[in-house]
Amino acid sequence: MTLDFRHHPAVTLAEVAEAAGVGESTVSRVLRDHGSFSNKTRDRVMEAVERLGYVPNRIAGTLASAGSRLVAFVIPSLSNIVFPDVLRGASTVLEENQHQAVFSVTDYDPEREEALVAAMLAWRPTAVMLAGFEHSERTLKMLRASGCRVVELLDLDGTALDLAVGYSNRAAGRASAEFLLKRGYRRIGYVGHDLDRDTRAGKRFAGLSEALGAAGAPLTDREIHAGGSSVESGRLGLERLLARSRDLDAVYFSNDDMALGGYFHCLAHGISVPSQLAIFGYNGLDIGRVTPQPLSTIRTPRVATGRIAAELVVTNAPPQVVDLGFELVEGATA
Amino acid sequence: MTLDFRHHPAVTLAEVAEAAGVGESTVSRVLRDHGSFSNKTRDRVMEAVERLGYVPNRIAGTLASAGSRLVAFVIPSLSNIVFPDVLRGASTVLEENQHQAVFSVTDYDPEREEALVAAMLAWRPTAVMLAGFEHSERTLKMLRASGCRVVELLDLDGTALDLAVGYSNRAAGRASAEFLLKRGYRRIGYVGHDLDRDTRAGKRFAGLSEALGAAGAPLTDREIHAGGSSVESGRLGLERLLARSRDLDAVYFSNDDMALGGYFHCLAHGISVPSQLAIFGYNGLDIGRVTPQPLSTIRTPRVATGRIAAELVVTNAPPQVVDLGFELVEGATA
DNA sequence: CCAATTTTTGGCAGCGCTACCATTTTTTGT
DNA sequence: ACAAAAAATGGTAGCGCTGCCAAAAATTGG
Repeated sequence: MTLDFRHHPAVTLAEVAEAAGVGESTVSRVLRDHGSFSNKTRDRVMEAVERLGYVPNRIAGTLASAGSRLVAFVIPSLSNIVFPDVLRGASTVLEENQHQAVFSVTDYDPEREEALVAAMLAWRPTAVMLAGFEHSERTLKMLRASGCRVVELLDLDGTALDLAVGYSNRAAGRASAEFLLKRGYRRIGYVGHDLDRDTRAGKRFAGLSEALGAAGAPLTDREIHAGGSSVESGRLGLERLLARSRDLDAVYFSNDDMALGGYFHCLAHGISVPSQLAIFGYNGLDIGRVTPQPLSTIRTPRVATGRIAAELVVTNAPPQVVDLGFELVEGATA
Repeated sequence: MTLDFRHHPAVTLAEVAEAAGVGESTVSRVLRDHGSFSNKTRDRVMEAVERLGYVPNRIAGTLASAGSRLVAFVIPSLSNIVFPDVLRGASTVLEENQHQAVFSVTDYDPEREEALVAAMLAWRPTAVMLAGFEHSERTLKMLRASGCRVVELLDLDGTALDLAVGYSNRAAGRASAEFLLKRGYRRIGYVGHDLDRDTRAGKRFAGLSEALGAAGAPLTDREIHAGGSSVESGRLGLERLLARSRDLDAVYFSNDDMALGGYFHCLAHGISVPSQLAIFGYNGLDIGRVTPQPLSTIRTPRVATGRIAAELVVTNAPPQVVDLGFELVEGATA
């Protein structure tokens, strides 16, 4: 019960050429506006294209020439707003430059990443965009052998294969620690999600712990939620953490979602923020600017990351690492 | 300054055949596990594949056979969480079935939609997924002529081209109105974003107004933000609305983002919810369950929409409309 | 007006693969 | 051991397009 019976096989360039009474290469030249042809010919061709409803077949076009103009994104998640933001930044640039975005989601699993990179490479993309620097040996080997551009996103703490665009998570962790210390907090806790899978969150945690340790105020306690990040696990995580360590004066969350959960817990339980407990997040989501007290956090250039990455790819820029930095937002919760 | 000098042109199937000492068709059969071949041959082929680092070229494969196994998403936005959610639901199913997702973003602009659909069709996708039923004449014509499956998502109020998966926005608007009326609210306001562009939000608004009108408690006032939806414009919108109409007892927001903004405005200004002002949203975001008072809203099956849509496509189901319904969440804000 | 350009045009190989068919090899049954 | 059936394998014609080259048509200059 397919619908195929409704349809003629798609119109081909040869049929357009026939209908317009010109050669195939002429049609091809007109459609790509490449090479020379008379106005009269162009009109005839365009008329036939219009009349037959011709849509060029890029599969064939790509095979015959070079460059698929496909950009593959292999991202860990779509729940974490970071990645839709990156896609958003990239997609504008890609569309302006007649590229298409293909994506798949690894769910933070390196094995899936490997399989998905292989599947993506089968499309001979112009570039593959990945999150971070941690990839399996085989993934790296495939990417190197593929000949397509590779962009590693959202991280700077590691060695880039080709292009990298992002900011240092480790430095962000340190900056957060220094801010909290400067404000006088000394008993600092951590509420986060799965650190091993989300290696960037892991690096922030490392930066935080390191800076706190160096200042003689090591992390007091931590509560780690096994799954992904969410507002709910932030709230729950804080509740559990406080049940164990009542005398914390600040909590660093693995990101703003988690931090908002923590903030809501405080609102609901009459814990005064920041006087009783300070809250600090990461990402600088818009929502954090509109909460009754603006969230103290680090704003990351997620959309810009996608945009710059796409720009480097479409301009075929030489290998380089672009540090987009981050901005500490003082907010009112810490 | 490209990197091309690093690379041999990619390994081809012919080279693998040569290296394994078998024919091309044999390699093809082994790799696709289709047709028959001896174990010895399979091992020889796989060894050569491994050794040469061969990655099949799907561009060529698709051209030679049929079915790109590409599914194109032409979505209005990535900022509105609805669409990442749909993509998330679909991508799991697609990956399990060896399909790839391609997407582009229209920014709610029908002309861009038209151009992007054309660009997508050039890849001869298995299916094109679109938001809603409102498309330009030319878009519809192209889709009909393309011969690929078309899935219209997240709406039910209109005529489907082929497949449709979603829920009735109009009914959701009505249900919200009925709930608010049942709770005794009579002076109801609306805060929303651009209704003309987001036609689904427009249909919810229509359903709401209609039901309120029918019950003899027509909408009291409304405040429309010209751009997209956001927490911030929700907050601002409510502030403006209240400045004009002080005696509202409930406000319906075009979605949960907007509603959260409104809720935060109330929290920040000591407006007691719901006794002084009730707040009602749409979408049923997770965050709304964790706010100090759970948000009253309508939970929509966004991820399921993506999942079901993908399932219909990979199983090549006959044309049909799937109503996934929605669920009214009473919450504590209305 | 004619030769020397320049512009416009068409033919066709080939991109890397799969589908189809023919052929060879192996297995089976008697 | 031999014919018949089954399994395994290879050759090759496209899929629809682009790139290259040669040919034809239009333009230019003296």
